[in-house]
Amino acid sequence: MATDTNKFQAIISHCKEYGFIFQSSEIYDGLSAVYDYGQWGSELKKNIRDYWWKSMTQMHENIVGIDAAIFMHPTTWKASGHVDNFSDPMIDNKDSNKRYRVDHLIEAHADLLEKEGKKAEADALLASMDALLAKDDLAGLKTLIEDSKIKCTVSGTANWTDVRQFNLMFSTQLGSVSDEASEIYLRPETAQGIFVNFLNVQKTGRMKIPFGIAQIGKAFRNEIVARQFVFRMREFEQMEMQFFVRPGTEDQWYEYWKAERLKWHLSLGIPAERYRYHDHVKLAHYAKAACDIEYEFPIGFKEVEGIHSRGDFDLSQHQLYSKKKLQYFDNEINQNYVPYVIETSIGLDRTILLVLSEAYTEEDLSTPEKQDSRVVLKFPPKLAPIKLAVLPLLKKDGLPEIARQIMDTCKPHFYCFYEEKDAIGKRYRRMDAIGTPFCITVDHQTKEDNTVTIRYRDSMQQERIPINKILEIVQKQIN
RNA sequence: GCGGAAAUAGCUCAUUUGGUAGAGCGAUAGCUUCCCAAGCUAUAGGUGGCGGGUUCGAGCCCCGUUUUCCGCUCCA
Repeated sequence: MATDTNKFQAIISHCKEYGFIFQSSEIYDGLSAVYDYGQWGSELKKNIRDYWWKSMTQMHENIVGIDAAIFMHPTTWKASGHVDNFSDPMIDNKDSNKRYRVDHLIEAHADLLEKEGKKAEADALLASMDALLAKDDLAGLKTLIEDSKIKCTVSGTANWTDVRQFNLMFSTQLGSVSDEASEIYLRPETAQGIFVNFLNVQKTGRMKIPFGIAQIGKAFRNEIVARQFVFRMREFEQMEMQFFVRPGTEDQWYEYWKAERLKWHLSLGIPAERYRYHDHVKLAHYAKAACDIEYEFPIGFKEVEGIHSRGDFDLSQHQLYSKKKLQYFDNEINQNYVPYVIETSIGLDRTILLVLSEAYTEEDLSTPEKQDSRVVLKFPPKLAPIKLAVLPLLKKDGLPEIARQIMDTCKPHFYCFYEEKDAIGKRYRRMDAIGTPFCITVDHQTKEDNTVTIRYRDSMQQERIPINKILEIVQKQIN
């Protein structure tokens, strides 16, 4: 796997130095795996978000968007399987690095004792375990494991970590009185907000299968290991679409969305060889088929987006737990059924890292006379935080006034940036560093014939254009 | 979570065995400048991640902690 650690480090530094991404709460030493988007990072994020949203909703007549709350009824997560799969105390063996569920480990040891004819000892052990589990006494559980001399079956040692409660979901209290009943979770995925609103949207939108519901929003996972910059964060943003189809047609729709989503990535102008599909062999509890779209980051091929065929798992589960019918009457076949679901789920933060990785370029511009280089972010113009910089060549002779007029004309249409400080070359380079695709320079000739030079970021070429063509030229490139 | 490495100015890094911190780039202000990091002048930025300890004295040694990166592990 080709990796380029130096490039990854350089991108992280660049992101901080030029106002894209900062570590959260940095003045307090930061918070692990939590990041803030700065002035240009937030623009970039918004542009990517908007591009996805538009391509999903506006461009598909049968897909609509929603914006569900982060807080959801606690039963949601019982139905989805999130509570049961992630609430058991675990312990790791330090030598084999194997992780065990504490109850499984102790029960296995009790079985062993029983086979050795020590039934009383085994029963006592299980009784102690149940008492400790009931009290959530994790330290007590570890002591129990150590006192019983329970060994790892792989390493054969009793070199254990502390017992820890693994729950990927963050919990908090709803209401000011904290008791068991009011505990709720921050959603670990946005998908459930779509499933619980399936009927609302289908009925009020008069949606006919096949149709989709899209959503963009924050999700929270208390990852054990969260690393690699914004690639894996504890608070992150997902862009998801659940596509509801007639049972029996799910395979063709799965293939359709697999292809369709890759097309979206390629529409950003990113070379196809940077992407690959990774089909899952081992499937999650809900999945019938699943694949990832992986992008070749500087740290290797990594998942950016998942396409999953979820069957009727989610809607059926919610139907079971809520006791509300979540079905669709299909006029074409005259049948009621729980629709099958194809999910496309892309990480917004990962997409930002993808776009940054693709855009980040160090160029050597040296000539025999002079050493020269630049760092340029070659964003697709439609994603660039700033679309146009307006630069008077000199800050005198009335040039700033003309530049200001151009600013006023363009500002309402796209993000513009005005700058008169420093030599023109330096200003160009500064714009390169934050990925501004176009620079307009006002010079003395402008006063005579109302033309300016437009300088292109990637080629560094310039051409002379009339002032009244600026809007048209830039807008053509960013749409 | 295990193991490894690291943390000094916005960035990249110095500070040779412990003696109260510097550079380049960048930034800000001004002068100059007719198209690619130019030049000149001035200015601002660090209780050396944080907390203890050893010492007459710690950026440097020791312990803890936080954060980051790498490998393994995990990843609905």
